[in-house]
Amino acid sequence: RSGLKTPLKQAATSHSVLAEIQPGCQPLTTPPKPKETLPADPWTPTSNLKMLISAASPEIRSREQRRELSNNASQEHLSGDEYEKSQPSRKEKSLGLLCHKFLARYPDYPSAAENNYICLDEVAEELNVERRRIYDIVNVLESLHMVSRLAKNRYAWHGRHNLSKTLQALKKVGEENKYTQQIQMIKKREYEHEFDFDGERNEEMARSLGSNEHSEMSFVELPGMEFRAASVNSRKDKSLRVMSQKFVMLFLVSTPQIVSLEVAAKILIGEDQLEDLDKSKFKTKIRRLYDIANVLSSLELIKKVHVTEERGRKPAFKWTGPEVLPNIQDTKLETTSTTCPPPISESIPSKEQCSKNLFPSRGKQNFTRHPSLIKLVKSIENDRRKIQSAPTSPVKISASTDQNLSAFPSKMAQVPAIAKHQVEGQSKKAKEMKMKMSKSGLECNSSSPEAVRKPEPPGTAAPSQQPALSQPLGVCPPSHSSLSPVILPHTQSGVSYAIYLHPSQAHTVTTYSPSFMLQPLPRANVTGIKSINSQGVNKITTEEGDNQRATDDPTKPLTAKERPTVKSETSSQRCLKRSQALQENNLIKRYRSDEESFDASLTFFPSGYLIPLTQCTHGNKAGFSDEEKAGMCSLQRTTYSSPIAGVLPMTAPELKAVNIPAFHITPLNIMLSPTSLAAAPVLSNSCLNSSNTSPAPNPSPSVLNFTLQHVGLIPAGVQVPANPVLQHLPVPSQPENVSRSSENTNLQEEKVSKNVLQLLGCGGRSGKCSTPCVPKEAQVPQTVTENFFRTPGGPNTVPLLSANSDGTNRISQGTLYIPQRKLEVSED
DNA sequence: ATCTCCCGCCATATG
DNA sequence: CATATGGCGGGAGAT
Repeated sequence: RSGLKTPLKQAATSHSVLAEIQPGCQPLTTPPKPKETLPADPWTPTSNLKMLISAASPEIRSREQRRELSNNASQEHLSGDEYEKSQPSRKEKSLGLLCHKFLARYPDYPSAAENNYICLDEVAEELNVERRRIYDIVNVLESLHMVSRLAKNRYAWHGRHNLSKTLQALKKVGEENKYTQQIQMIKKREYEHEFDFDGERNEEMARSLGSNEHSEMSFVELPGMEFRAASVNSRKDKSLRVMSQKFVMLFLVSTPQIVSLEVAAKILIGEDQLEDLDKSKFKTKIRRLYDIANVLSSLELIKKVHVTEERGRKPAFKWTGPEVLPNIQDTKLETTSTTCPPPISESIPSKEQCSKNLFPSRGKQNFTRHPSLIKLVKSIENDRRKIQSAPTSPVKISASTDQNLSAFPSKMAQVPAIAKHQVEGQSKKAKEMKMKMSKSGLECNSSSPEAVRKPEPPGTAAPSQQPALSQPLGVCPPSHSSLSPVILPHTQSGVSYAIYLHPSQAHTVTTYSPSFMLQPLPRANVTGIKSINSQGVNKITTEEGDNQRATDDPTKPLTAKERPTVKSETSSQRCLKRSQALQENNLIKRYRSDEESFDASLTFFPSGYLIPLTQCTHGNKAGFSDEEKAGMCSLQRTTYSSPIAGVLPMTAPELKAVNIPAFHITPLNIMLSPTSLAAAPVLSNSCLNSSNTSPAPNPSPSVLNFTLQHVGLIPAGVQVPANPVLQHLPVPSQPENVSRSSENTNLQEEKVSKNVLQLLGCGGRSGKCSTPCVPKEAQVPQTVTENFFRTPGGPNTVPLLSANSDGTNRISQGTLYIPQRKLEVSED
């Protein structure tokens, strides 16, 4: 871009702004249209409320407005005004405000009858803004299916009728894309940087980012509203729209539904092109996110908050929209129908759907596509485009589609056909297989994250059958899936794994790691994994850092670093017992995907020993059932402790009961010592395959694997054999509270902090687990705990198992740490 | 200085 | 070809 811009602008509209809120929205234009029509209320009480609310948060705004008004008045008096042309301060021109005005024109729930058409020209004129701005708003609304384009300058207003479905769909897709894990990874990465051990972390980062395999999905459509005008379709997926959807997904899959811009930007960037951490790109992404956030804020779906971490305070947004239901129906639907959409879920236009279905390509069931392919394609496209010339226009493929498991058809439009096909094919196959298998019984797969998930009965044929889990990636061969008979929700699962670090390194590590992540370590020495609880945020008593020793939990103070060697074993051991079952589980999987090409992924996965941590979450708040706890290990803290983890072998019903809402894995670092390799128990390749022949005596392993895989800790294909040796200890972590938030009424600040645990020691101790996740609605505080395991045998060290890219496995010993971190969320 | 994010150039898509 | 869309990033207002 050469500098072309001319700074002209200026006064122009001068005051229009005034109109703003109160005056009703559309003062200016002559032909006032009756638009608002009935239900709507341009200025009805509702709208006022909206305004108020919105205004409230940004008090500033309102204040300013007032000021403005007065100013204006004065201005007028003054008559001159040239002074300030710019009365309308920048704020008044904000997209958020504009969006409010826009929204005020239409009813939230328009009746079918009405003609809710939107004419961009008119709107722009009435609101007195450039068209460009209207596009910004409309594009976001489109992403939520609140409007749909009819034709050239025309859009249809749907209001919030489709909102819940859309959110469900988005949540699902988000889960499929493992956004939760991606978030964790990013956070972890950040964390690492902080104290990082020297080096070249950048590269690593880049890699890791890039490696996300997840693909990127294109615009998510709802069944009913696919495309209206032929013309409309074409540009369907482009960034703002898609970005908006992804952004929303992040909220929907995050446990504390708070997403920082930084994280969001990284994820969104990462998806597209690998790396390119480019700063400018990042900045641009942030800009766009602000635009989107402003619109979403106007819709009252999110609100701005700040998260304070060690590093400082960062802008973030908190979801304030409706809680998205897991939607059972959906799940069912998925498995079942392919043809026409089930009557149920769709309230909307079935007709269209059907029609669509008519030519269901059948193909992709989900959005799965091979991520790598997609990425490649995209990046290529981008490059091309950027470079100059001809933009290739991607072909869109029509087909596909629909049949997705999920009720809504999604299509990936942009990907070049070829890629798409390939992808589809791959994924499809895989999926089909899975599906078939899964059909038998698991419904668990999809979405329902929270309480709902059901595991498969372990005993059953499970092994192979995994439902298509969320893993959308075509990549994973079914086989791997088989591993986990149990279904884990990727989304929030709470299992934790621990990784041990080598003592030496431990120091460094202390701090906290946000959710789990893997570090790709260049060096192999130690390994550590840690898991933390799912919620992203926890509050911890401890303080930051590094020194904390006792900080941890009340229950058990661990000194972490310091004493790696010892530690209370007792408890741990107990745990072990229970955990024994678990032990079996550890598996590592190797990634096998087609994609090997992506080493990155490989690189990612560091090898490590994985230990399942406990996790338990209770549906209800923090509390776990005592019973469980009791049963498990008695840890000190009752509350959090129930380590189910070891216990994983729960049956489906149990799971449900338990609620494993959140699983998080937080691996810390893993380092392996080469030497250790020998010792390692080996994983045989055989494992890779559907290793679990056994019916899953213990689900736990499978669960573990599954989880790990999903999380990305381990490559698919690799399993971790249960190691008898291992023990894990539940360590209690501190509970934290999450916000319970009341949203509207008062703002509260929520703080969350995480604590870190440090563990070392040998004997087994383990952590605890915990975190119940609570649905927002519940408003219960949540607690999180962290766990870690130790091996019994060695004093500080634990054997690690790792799979390397080469496929070798190694084991090393190390100690585990759990860092703590603290987070606060404050509202403005 | 940093956080927000408006503005509008200009590449693209659509008709 | 004229427009309609909308990516993008400079740079300025708000803090």
